[in-house]
Amino acid sequence: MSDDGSKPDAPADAGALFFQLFNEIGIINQLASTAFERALPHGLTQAQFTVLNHCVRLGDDKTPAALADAFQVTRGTLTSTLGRLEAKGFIVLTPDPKDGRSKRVRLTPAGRAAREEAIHAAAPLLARVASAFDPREAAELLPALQRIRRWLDENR
Amino acid sequence: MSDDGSKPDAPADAGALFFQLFNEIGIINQLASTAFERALPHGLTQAQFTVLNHCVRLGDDKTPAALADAFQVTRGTLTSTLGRLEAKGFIVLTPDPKDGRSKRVRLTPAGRAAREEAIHAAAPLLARVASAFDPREAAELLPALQRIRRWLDENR
DNA sequence: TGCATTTAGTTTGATATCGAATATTATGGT
DNA sequence: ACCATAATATTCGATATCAAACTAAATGCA
Repeated sequence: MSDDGSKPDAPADAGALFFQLFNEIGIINQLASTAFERALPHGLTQAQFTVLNHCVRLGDDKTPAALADAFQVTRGTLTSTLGRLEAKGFIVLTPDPKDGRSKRVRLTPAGRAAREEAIHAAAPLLARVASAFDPREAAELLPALQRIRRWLDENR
Repeated sequence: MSDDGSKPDAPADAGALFFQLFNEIGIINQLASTAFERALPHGLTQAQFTVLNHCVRLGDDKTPAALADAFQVTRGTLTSTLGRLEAKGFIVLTPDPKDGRSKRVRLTPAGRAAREEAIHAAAPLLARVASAFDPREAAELLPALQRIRRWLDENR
């Protein structure tokens, strides 16, 4: 939860500025992911879509640990999401033959299809956003956000 | 959950750009709020802190509905958070004398103190972030993010 | 070889969140 | 005055998430 109160009472020191920045980011994330999830088919959540999308874009056959690292969530969180995707028939989890502790995540054809559907279902939403803003502005935002993300990731 | 995969395979159309933008925002939010929460005292969560902070900055005696609107969460979500804050003795919920359906949220002295503590506990964290980035850059980011947030809020 | 350490994955308990359903109270139009 | 409608708050079930405790398997060093 974040507060949209526009007047921070704190002095305009740098800490307060970043607090406000993370505040805005929190609200945007909440609004955007709720809207996104409402558009997704098969009761897919954003977390579930992210797994499917990652497998299509960067290849499957990854371990849960590698995925948890890629998404920056705990392994427990991923265990839960993978379980739901498996129950929906969108992925298969097989034991890793090389390492008895490990598993491999693989997309099923249904999973691949669901990801396609999801992309199509979300496209109008993204198009509406894109038409409301200058893409150049978004493109300028990106590098700064990436730097912040990288820093947070390295310093956690 | 968001994916940090740096190479979107989608063509560089505007939709994909915004998708990537929301992706970065999602990760930043996750990393930042987890770090923030770890610093908070009294087992305060970010949601709980946000309520206390709002009451201090913009005054208490608000209704739960008004707070839910301010934070852009459902009323059910707020009911839950207010319950926990009340259990901790940080707020009091009193029936609104004017409207039998409504309630009023008021800070207790302990709640006010906890908010102060939280601010102090989080300050070093924010200072570290602030020292790692150019505040001017953050200040430039803010207006664009605010526009996006406002649009998402108005178009949900 | 053997035991201590590390790593992979799971489980549990707590919290936040949504959407939908519900109960209670106000309000408005007839 | 009455009833349909709207608004306030709560409850419920599902999901995501974290931290911490736990199991099982691999690794390494002595």
